[in-house]
Amino acid sequence: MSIQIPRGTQDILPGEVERWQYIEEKARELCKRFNYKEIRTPIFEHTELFLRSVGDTTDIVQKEMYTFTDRGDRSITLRPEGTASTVRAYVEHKMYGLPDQPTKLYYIGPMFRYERPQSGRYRQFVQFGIEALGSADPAIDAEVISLAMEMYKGLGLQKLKLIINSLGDQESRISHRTALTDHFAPHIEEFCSDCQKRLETNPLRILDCKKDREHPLMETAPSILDYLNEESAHYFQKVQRYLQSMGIEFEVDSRLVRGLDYYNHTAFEIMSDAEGFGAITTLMGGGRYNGLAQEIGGPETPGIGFALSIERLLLALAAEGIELPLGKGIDCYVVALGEEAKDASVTLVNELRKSNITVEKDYLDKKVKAQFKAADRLEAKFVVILGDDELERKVASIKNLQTGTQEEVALDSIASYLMENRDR
RNA sequence: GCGAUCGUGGCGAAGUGGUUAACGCAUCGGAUUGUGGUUCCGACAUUCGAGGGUUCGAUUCCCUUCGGUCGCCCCA
Repeated sequence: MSIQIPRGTQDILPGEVERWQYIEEKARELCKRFNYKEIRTPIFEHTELFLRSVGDTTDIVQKEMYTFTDRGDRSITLRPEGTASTVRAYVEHKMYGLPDQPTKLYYIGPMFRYERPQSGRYRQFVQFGIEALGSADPAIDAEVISLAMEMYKGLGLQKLKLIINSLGDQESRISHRTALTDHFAPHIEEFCSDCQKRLETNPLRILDCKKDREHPLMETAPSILDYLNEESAHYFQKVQRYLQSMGIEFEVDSRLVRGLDYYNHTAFEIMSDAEGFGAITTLMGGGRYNGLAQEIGGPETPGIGFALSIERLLLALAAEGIELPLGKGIDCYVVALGEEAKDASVTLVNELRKSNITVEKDYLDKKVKAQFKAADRLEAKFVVILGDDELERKVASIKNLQTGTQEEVALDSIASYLMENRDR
């Protein structure tokens, strides 16, 4: 039995990889327009980073991390998300001291979570995310959200739902938490075992429970929105107003609780509404994390960001039946007939490539017919035919595969002929 | 971690307790000694995910295992 790919990972082969390249390119263009700069951080970090940032009561930390001990006896974890590393780098390199603030960063790269794979969920998956550090202006919350929306809309997606919520600041969260505990505690034995634990660890997450969704106490549970102090409420108002002014539609859902501990104030999520999507419809998640930098040992720094998965983006595109405009086909295929022509084709192909023409030739000693078939399959615009009698006259026949017309061109002007005609 | 379902050539897929494992696509060769996308002919699985068991005999029955897919929990 040959060795197989590890569970939950995938090889992205030619034919599929073009879609990834296209999306990554779009993401980079978008970030350039919004003035976010790329940051590349390691794929593994000290485990401690995620314990401190993501939160040790979260599912990510409790059951999904790829953690191992290296030869130096250090506990290392393959990054399950990108924010922690980005903020770590921001603090470590004292980027808060850089002249241009806020610091606006983006990343594209693999993340790792040990889970059972299913549609839209992998053990290694690719996230594109942005982080804006150093500003507590609600306008930048709106900017981050708008960039996310623009990413999807720019690719042609339409069936999107943006959900936002506010988790409030420390003070608001504490009073809400107390209210939640008081609300659920008397009847907590009616809830699932997870929720019973959550009452102690993080009562907010009870609201997110899928099992106990129908419990009457869920309906009457205190909403965070009623516990926001004046400052938090005002902040959330401003975010909403900015979004409205940008023409971005959204829905406020006070039950939106993000899965990571570091969030506060604005939390948001984009889901796909498309028919036939799998069970997982969350395309992107993000939020504000004002205490995170400090948690990691840096100065108190406000921050906000999002992360989206390319895998799910591709699923959404498929669900909406969107074809990406990928450039296919090569400019030219050189068909050689006979030994001398074959030798000549080697140098010709080389010259054409130097002229920036995409060109292929046969390396399997195929018959002429098979060479033409190959040219056809590669969607070549032209076939350059080199035969012995052409060679003697220092010409080649060039056939346009779309029109089927053919003409003779002097050997030394093939490149210019192709360049002139390839875009028609 | 739990559950459902599947696993036959490069891909899609039929099939049976028993001497040659359909078919379609793709590929390669030929019809057409230097011209593609159409057509016709031909070639292409000592083998049915792996290991073990039952049996005179298993791809087909049983067990184990690995893997895919989908779902639960949770998330991107």
